[in-house]
Amino acid sequence: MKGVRLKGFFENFLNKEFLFSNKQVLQSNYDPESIPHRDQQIEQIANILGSSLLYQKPSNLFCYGETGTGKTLIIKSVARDLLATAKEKGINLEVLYTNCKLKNTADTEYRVIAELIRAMGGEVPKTGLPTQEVYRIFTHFVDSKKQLVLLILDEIDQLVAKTGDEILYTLTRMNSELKNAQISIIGISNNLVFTDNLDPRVKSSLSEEEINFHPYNALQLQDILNQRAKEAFKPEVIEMGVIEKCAAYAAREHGDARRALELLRVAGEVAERNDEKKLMIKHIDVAEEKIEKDRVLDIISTQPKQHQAVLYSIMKINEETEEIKNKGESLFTGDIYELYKKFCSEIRLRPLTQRRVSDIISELDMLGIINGKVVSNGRYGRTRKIALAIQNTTKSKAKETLEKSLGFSK
DNA sequence: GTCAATTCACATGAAAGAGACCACGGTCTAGTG
DNA sequence: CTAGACCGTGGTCTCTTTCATGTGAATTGACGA
Repeated sequence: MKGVRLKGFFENFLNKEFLFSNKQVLQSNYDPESIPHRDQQIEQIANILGSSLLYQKPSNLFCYGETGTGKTLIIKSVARDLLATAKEKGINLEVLYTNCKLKNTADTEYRVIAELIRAMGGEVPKTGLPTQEVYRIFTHFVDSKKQLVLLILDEIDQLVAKTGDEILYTLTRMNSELKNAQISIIGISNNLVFTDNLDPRVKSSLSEEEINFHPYNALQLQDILNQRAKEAFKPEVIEMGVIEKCAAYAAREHGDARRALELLRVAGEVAERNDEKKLMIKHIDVAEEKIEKDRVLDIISTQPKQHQAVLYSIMKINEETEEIKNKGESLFTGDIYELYKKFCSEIRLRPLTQRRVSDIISELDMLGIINGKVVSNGRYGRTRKIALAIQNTTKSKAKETLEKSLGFSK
């Protein structure tokens, strides 16, 4: 029985007329041939880094701009071209790329350096060595021959927020200790004001050159989407207005091209799954909802137990206040903590202190699951006002996920 | 009525502890020739 | 004699607690008109 059904399913799957010709093109790690509307930045970067072809240390470079404005893509692509040219000319150039946001890989001082060493082909234990020792190994590697090293630190703001700016200080200062080699640092940050709370010495040396990546506007997004869609989809499957709508959506979200491409891809998948012959505007709406839902559910299910318990308390209280239809009533840290403690005893979870729960709440806020705002109620204290930022369609599913993961028997 | 002081209910910071992970060097043990 | 097992020490890292300090406006109460 089952086998027959499955077989039919797969046959169906194969006979289906696919909308995509090459879905990869819409994936975020895809590297396009050309990058529209970024000529100026590319030229600037190429100019700055070009000096490495003369064996001169390029200035440290600092790129900033919102997510999805092409920072990483451009830096990587310029670096690759540079590397190719350097190889032709027989110049020792090493490009090391690290994304400082990757959990458990490069989000601390030790790990970033360890990661860089690995990128150069070294071996470092994940933990156990003193950080100084790792630095020593790193310098040894870098200084082993005459070369220029380009250090690309992506999402550098995340790193500094977590671990402070010592690593940058050490790295920028390292050149004076190197005999053979020279290193240049390329920092990439989403945060525009990130440099403000940096040690002034670090700040000045890190941003010898700065490049701003302004967001794409709707028209530019359309260009990008069109360019990619031409490769990704079969001809004539996209209805009029689809690209425009995708672009408009993303433009609203500070011109995030990654967002726009994802939207287009998911919309395509939705259409395909529905056996549609064409990608229509309505699919975009579905896709947007789906993306949001997946995002939220993904975040929720990967949170630690304690975070889930806190979130569950918030959802519960939110439900109750909504039932009473008392819109003036909002959620405050204290109430949540009380309920949270109650749940903890119910599911045999060791309750954390209010201090910690307060932090967890702000972490959830950062993730965009809830909206928190610190308000002062005068005589009645100062607290965080919290609202759930999950769409109603996702709520029940989210609650279900939480209950399952927390082990509520009901 | 006006003004500064008070007060609440947490927010926010800093430091330090617990416990997991790990490297390294030294010591012990059992197996080998 | 040697490879491997087994410590103890010292390191990183995450999550957490403890202690301390900060904070914005409603409230209070003294003051003067």
